[in-house]
Amino acid sequence: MTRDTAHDRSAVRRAASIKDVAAAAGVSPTTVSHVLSGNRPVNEQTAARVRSVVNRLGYVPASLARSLQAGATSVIGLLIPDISNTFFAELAKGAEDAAHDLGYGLILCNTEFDADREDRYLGMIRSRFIDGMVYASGSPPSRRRLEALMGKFPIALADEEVEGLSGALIASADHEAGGRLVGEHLRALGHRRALMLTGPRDLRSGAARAHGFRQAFHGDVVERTGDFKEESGHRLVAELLDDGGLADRTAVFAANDLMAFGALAALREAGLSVPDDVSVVGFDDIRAASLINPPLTTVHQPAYDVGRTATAQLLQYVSRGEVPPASRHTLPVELKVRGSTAPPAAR
Amino acid sequence: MTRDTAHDRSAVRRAASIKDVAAAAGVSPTTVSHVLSGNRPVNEQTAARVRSVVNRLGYVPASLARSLQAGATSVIGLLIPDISNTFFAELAKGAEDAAHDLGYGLILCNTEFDADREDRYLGMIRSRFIDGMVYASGSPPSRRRLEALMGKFPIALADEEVEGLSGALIASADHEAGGRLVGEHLRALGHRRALMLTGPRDLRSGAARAHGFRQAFHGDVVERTGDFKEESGHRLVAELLDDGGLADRTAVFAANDLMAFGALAALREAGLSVPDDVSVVGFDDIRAASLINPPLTTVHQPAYDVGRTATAQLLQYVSRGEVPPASRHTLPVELKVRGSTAPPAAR
DNA sequence: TTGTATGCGTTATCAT
DNA sequence: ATGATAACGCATACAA
Repeated sequence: MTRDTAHDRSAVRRAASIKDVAAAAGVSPTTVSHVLSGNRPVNEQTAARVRSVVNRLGYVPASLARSLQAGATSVIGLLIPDISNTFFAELAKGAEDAAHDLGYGLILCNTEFDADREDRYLGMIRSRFIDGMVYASGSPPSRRRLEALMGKFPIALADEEVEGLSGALIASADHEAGGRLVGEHLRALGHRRALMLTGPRDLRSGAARAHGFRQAFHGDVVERTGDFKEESGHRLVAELLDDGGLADRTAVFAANDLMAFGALAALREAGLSVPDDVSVVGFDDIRAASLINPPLTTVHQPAYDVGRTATAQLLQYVSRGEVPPASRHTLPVELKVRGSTAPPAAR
Repeated sequence: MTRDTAHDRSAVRRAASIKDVAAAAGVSPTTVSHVLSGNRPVNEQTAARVRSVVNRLGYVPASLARSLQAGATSVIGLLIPDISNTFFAELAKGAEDAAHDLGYGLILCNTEFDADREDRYLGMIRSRFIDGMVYASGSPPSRRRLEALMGKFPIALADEEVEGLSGALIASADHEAGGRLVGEHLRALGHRRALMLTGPRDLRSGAARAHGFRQAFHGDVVERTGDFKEESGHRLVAELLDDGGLADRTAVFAANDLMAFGALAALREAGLSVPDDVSVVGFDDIRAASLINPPLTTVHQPAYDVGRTATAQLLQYVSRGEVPPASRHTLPVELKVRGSTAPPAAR
C-alpha cells in the first residue's frame, strides 16, 4: 500500500476558491467575479489572464455561496406519493422539464403517503433550501401544515386540490369533464346500472369525477370507496361479487386505472368476461392501460402537462421572488375508447 | 386595490435569522445555535427563553448557510435518461429511499439522453451544490466528462458500467446471468436459431447480456443493434421480416422490454403469432411486461435494489467526506417465464 | 455557562 | 478599469 493509495481514499482536497484564483492571477476577487459574470467590463488582457488561471486551477464557483448571497437556491421540490406510479412519473417528467428550462433543479420528494416523510420534505421549504414546492397529492394528515405554509411560501398544487385549501396556484386535469365523458360513453352504449369505485373521500378530484359521471350517466349508480391501489379495486369487486351486489350491474367505472386493473382481475377470477358480461372503464390512461388484455377504455389525463404547467406557473413567480397568486389551470382530458367497453349483454 | 393586496403579492418579508432570535432573547447567536444543536450545555432557563422566542418568530435555521459552513449540502443527484420509463422510476424510488434514510435530498436529473442537459447536471457536482451523484445510463457523448469527474468527486454507477470507466463504485444487476437464463430457456424449449436485438454497442450491460445468451444458447444467433426504444425494436424486426432475414429464426431476444414490445408489434402486423410462430423474450420486467398480450417472458431486473444499493453505498462514503473506492455490487436477476415463449413450431 | 471573533465563498456597494 | 469592504446566515475556536 503506497502513500498514494491512502491519499486517494481520504477526503478530497479543498477546491479552489475565488481567492485562490485572484491571488494566482494577481487581481482582486472582485475582478475574477466580474470576468466570470460579465457584470462589468474588464480589461481584455486581465480577463484573459484570469481565465487561464481559472482553467489551470479548474475553478468552479461554489453555487452554495452564490445562493446564500442571492437569497435563492434555484432549486424547487416536487412532492408526490409514488414515483413508480407512471402517472406521477409522467408528472415528474413534466415538472423536471419545466424546471430545467428555467435553470432550476428539482428535488424529488417521494412520500409513500407517509406524513412524517412529507413533513421532512416540507421542512426544506421552511429552511429555505428550496425556493418553492410543487405539491401533488400528499397525505391527508399533512393538510394543516401545508395550509400553514401556503401563504408564506411559494407552493403550487398539481393534479389535486386539497379539500379546504383555496387561494392556491392549481394546475389539474378536468376531472369533472372526464367523469362526464365516461358517463356519456356508457350511457350511449346502453348501460343503465353501474358500479363506481371512487378514491379516498377527501380528494376533490375524485368527487369531481364522480359528480361528472353521475350527471352524464343519469342512471343507477352504486358507489364504493377505494384507495387508488390495484388491490383495493380487486377487493371491492370481489366483495360485491360475493354478496351478489354486482349481479344487476353491467358496468364498472374505477376512479383510476390501477383500481380498474384490480377490478378486471377480480372479474376474470369470477369467470366473467370483459366486456361481454361487464364493461370496465378506468381513469388516468397509464401506459399499461393500452397494453393490458382487453385494452382498457379510460380517460387520458395529461399528467406531463399537469406537472409542467404547475411548475412553470410556480417558477414564473418564484423567479421574481414572489408568492404566486391564487389561480386555476384546468387541462383538457380525453376519453380513450378501447376494448374493455361494449353494449351490455341482452338479458 | 388596497395596500394589503399589493403587499401580499410582493416579495416575502425577510425570514428571521439567528441574530433576530438572539436579540429578542437577550443572548448571543452562539447560545441560540447551541440551544438548537445541543452541541454544548445551556442553562435550562436560558434555553427555555430561547426556544420560546424561536417559536414566536417561527425561526428555522437557513440550511444554505449551514451547508456553506459545513462544506456539504446533504443533497445528491440521480442522473437517469427517462423517469417515465418504469425501470428508472423503480430505480429512482430505491435511490430516494436510501437517500431519505440517511437524511439526504435527491435531485432528479432527467436527461432524455441529451448530452448538454447531462453536462449541466454534472456541473452541479463541480459547483459542489450536490455532495455526490448516482449515475445511471447517461448519454455516451458525456463519457469524457464523467471520466474526468470520477476521480475527484463521489460518483456511483447504477445499473450500467460505462465502457472504459473502471475504478468506480458500481451497483448493477447480473446482466450476464440474465442473458444466460434466457439462452438456457430458449435452448431447453428446442430453439436453435435466434435473433438478438442488442442495445447501443458501447454499453457493457448489453454486451454482458449478449455474451451470457450466446454462451448458454449455443445456437445460431443473428445480432442487430437497437437503441432500447420501442420504435427501434419494431423497425429492426420489420426490416428483417421484409428481407426474409427472419424466415429461419424461431426466437427473438430483445435486450430490453421496450424493444421486445416493438418486436411484438412488428410480428403481429406481419400476421405472425407469438409464441406459436416466434417466441419473444425481453429484459427488465417493467410493469407492462406482465400485462401485455401475450404476457412477456423476460428477465426481472431488481431496479429498486440497484438504485437503493448504489445510493446507499455512495452515501456511506459521502457522509464521511470521502471519495468511494472502486467496488462492485452485483444483484441477482430472475427469469420470468410467461406466455411469449413456447417450443418452436414443427416445420 | 456564555460571549467574541472568525471563516465558509460569493456578490454588491462604494471608492478610487 | 479595478479594488477594498461589507453582507448573506450560520457554526465553531477561542476567551472569559
